[in-house]
Amino acid sequence: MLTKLKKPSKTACLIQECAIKQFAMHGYDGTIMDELAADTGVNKASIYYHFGSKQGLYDACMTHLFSGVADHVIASVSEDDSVWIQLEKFITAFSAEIYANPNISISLMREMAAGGENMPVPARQQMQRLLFCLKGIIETGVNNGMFTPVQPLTLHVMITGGLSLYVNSAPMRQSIESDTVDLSVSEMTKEVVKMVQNGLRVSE
Amino acid sequence: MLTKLKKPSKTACLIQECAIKQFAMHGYDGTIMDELAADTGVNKASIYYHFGSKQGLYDACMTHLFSGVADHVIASVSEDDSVWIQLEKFITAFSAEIYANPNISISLMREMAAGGENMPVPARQQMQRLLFCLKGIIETGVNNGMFTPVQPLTLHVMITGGLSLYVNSAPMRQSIESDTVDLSVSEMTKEVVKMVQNGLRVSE
Amino acid sequence: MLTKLKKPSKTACLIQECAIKQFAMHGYDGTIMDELAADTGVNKASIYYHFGSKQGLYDACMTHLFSGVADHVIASVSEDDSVWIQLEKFITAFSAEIYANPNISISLMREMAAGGENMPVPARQQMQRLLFCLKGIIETGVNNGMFTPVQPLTLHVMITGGLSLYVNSAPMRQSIESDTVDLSVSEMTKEVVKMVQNGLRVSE
Amino acid sequence: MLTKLKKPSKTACLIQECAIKQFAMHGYDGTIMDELAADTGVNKASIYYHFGSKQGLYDACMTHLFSGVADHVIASVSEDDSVWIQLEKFITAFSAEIYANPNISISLMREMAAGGENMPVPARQQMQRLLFCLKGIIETGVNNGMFTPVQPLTLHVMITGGLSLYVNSAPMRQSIESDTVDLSVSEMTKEVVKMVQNGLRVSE
DNA sequence: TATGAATGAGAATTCATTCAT
DNA sequence: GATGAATGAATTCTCATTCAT
Repeated sequence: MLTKLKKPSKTACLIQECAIKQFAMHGYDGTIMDELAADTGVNKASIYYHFGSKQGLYDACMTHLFSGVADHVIASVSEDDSVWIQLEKFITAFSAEIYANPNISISLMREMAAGGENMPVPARQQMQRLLFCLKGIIETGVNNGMFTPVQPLTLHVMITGGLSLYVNSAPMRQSIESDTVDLSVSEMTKEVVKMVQNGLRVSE
Repeated sequence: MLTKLKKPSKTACLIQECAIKQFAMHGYDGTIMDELAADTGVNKASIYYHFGSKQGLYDACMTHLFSGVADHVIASVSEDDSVWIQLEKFITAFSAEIYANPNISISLMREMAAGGENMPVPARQQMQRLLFCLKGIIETGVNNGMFTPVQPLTLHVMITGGLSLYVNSAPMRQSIESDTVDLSVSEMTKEVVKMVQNGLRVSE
Repeated sequence: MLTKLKKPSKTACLIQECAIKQFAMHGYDGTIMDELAADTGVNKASIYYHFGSKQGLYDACMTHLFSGVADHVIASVSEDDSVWIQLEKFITAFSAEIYANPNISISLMREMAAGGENMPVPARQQMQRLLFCLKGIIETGVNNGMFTPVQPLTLHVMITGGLSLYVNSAPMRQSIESDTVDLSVSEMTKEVVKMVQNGLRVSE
Repeated sequence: MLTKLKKPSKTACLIQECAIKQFAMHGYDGTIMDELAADTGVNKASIYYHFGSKQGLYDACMTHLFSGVADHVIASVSEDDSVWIQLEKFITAFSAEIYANPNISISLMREMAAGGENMPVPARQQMQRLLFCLKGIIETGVNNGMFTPVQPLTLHVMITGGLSLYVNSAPMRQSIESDTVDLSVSEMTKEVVKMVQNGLRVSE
């Protein structure tokens, strides 16, 4: 019944890997255990053996997904850097994460759209870690007089959501407007960095 | 079998209205026809009589939803205004739309997350209209030397997606951080307007 | 509720005509009132107005179909002819009927397969008229010493069923064995006549 | 999703057995999966687990049914016998099959009436085997100068269809004419054998 | 007569979950 | 740990029939 917290077996890893893709592709309701089993190449009952239930599997997937992002982004932000650099690194690291694994941004957006309907608490806590990191940067910058005061939440949503949107909307945009050349992710990231830094500049 | 294109009957309207809510709340897969029928107060077979299938109903809902937004936003942008004002009106009108009807932003984000998996072509075309409107504003501004050149798509995604995210993430944010006062939508809108205008300012 | 026995209106005729085809093509259970209405080009409720129910419509169709056959076959058999000729005319006339309107043989076979599950009494009576006609021929022939005694039923089933089978099985046979040239119906009829007459010959 | 081709499990056999009866009794459209499940005593979902769909189940049933007939009839025809005996054995064996299992003849007639609308290809191939067997007998007989040339198809349809008709039409005939004594199947078979042999006799 | 709009009672199919082996 | 075989509870969709106009 409970999600195992022990070192996950090879099979469990395989299942989780596939499940992450399926949940990103079809959402929680749209993901079908039979298809997942077939896709993974394991018996359906094995999934239940390892994860207890569909929700248990989803929890494990989301927590795994978001703890990875939080770990990497937070690790990339060094307190020795200036707040401007910290901000840039935060954005760049997050961007790199979702670019390397689009399942993250897709799942993030799904959960945001669903109001976190299926979001497990541990996964939510990982997002919170990210937010606190950004909050720290902002507060330091504001206290130093380098940033104009701004809601950390506003920025957080604009950065994580905005970049996620950009990555996810690529297929849709291409089907809407094929003549316009799309920005590369690194260009997009730079634009976001620039925009955020502009927004934080103290106007005098 | 075919979705009616005639003037929709009273019952059809009622069904569509409820369905828009349900689809926004639970997504395509999470919406249950029985519940929808019960919620609407009509017989389940009536839904099929009017819309043919679940997908047919979804198509009608999304098209209705997005054509409303496109109509209102485009109508609010007057060619007599300066490009700065046009931009502000575009953002404000879109913001007003999704604030008045959060189903729009939720559905928009769901579809963006799903890569348009269930998105019907006519609904997609409505989004295209919005994009073209913004594109026109940008191009005019750039040609006048008032805007720094920028990808219309970047802006479009940041505005529509960013605002949608902000509106939709409210419940999630509140569960993460209850001590921080949330921005009102009008404040958020102003911030977005400011940020976008800053981003478009010709530097030096 | 009751099948109208008055002169059928133009619409009623149109419906019946289409229904006969549909019932032959898909059987009673396989025929769908919506499709029939669409096929006929009338409103579904009209069918109910004219025929009361699906079963009522089926009854009307079958009775119409089989009374036509019985009328024509019986009319073609003249008491002035020899029993050999009467037999030939019986077979030829029946053959001509089902060749001109394959719906007859198809419906006949369906009902025989279904054990008359949906067969209305009036339609059954029409088949009885045919049987009595054949019975008369046989009895006369036997009494005259021209026919060897034989069960009328055996012959009846072999003639009506056999010819129906031949006509109906054409598409199936062609998909099984495309290289063999199929007999024309008139040839088939002649073979049946010959076979039946051989079978009735008094052996000495 | 795919019909299993492995050795069928006990449950699968049970389902198939019941389904064969139901399909014969009510036809494809008239057979209801709920009733079948109740009749078999298994869960409805089990039927789908084993056969994928109603059509899949039907395919399996028809193929099983007709391969049995073809096997037995073909096995009964020995090349050592004279063509007259071969012919008699063919007819007698087929007759014995459909007498022992009336579902065969009912299903055969239903499919002939429906023009093979639901008939799966493998089942059709079994009928083809029977036809080829008869064809071989005829050709040998004709080549030996013992049979008058005749279309194998004509005979095939008259024998299989004729006997099926006779067996199936019993209930109908009895309701039409209760006073006439019905032929026993063995008598009917003999009559058919005699008739066919008469028809094939070389007239000089 | 004719028709668009219902609707109740199904009927096919799906799916998360369990269980014996 | 792994798997084939269940199964109950949905869930989508269908269809004969009715009814107000």
